[in-house]
Amino acid sequence: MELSGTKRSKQREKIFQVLKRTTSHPTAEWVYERVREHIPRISLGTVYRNLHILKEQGKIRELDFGEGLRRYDAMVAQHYHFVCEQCGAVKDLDVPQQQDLNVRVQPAVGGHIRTHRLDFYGVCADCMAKE
Amino acid sequence: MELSGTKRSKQREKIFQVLKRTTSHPTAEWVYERVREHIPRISLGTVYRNLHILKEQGKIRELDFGEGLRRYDAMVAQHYHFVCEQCGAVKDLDVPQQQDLNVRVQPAVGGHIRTHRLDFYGVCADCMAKE
DNA sequence: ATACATGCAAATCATTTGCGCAGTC
DNA sequence: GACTGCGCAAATGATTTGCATGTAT
Repeated sequence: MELSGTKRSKQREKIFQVLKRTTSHPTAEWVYERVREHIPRISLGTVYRNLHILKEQGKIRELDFGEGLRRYDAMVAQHYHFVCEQCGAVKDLDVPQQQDLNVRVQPAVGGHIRTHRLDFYGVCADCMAKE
Repeated sequence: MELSGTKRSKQREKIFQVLKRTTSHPTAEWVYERVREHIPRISLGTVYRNLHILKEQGKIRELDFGEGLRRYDAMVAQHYHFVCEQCGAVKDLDVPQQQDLNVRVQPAVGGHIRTHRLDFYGVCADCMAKE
């Protein structure tokens, strides 16, 4: 099922496929390089355009860890992230959603809380092993 | 007490002062406009340079909510944020730190968790009232 | 006197966009 | 055929940087 006003294209499909097959939370540039192996004439602009469309369709998620660039994630289910401050790796956390946080914080906000975002920062196991 | 290798400048002091006197999590541009009222010839580059220095000194915090620009906050103590998805306002939350989260998530990471970041998204009280 | 900081302008970097042609429905 | 998507290149917007000069210590 496509959104009305949206046609399929092999570029968009490949981009989505690349994203689904990695757990590395890649940047647009990384996706571009990967897709280029299959569609050599694809442009970076097309990658950006399609990442935007896929996001609007709710098929992927856009992440921003304040590094000055965006990362993309085909894992759409709500989950938390761990960011290694040493190597920059981003890992999905298999930790249950703390929905009670929304409830607990509600009184301090006054408005309506729809969702929350929770990221952990530290040093990953690999980097700790290297020391 | 200044960091070694750092001299004082009225530009940096004013920038810090402006930041301390607001709770609006402003952008560099906003700080620039504000400081310009007192130091008309200051340049945006100087604002960026000093925001970076102040951040390094731990006197301010840099925030990124994925809007494609950065915000700054002179409130350095760890606290959570609420972002209104309607008007873009960012509010500090007076909610106790959930340090147990780090402990609870630790096993899922393997490495070391130093800190976490928790942002809530929804509609603020003001925007709800407007409807 | 010796750094460090500034203003200015040019450079950078990620991302977006206008355009004429191509692909999908 | 009408509309959406593409590749390309140019534009944008936030942030950074090189340089000659000014200022603090």
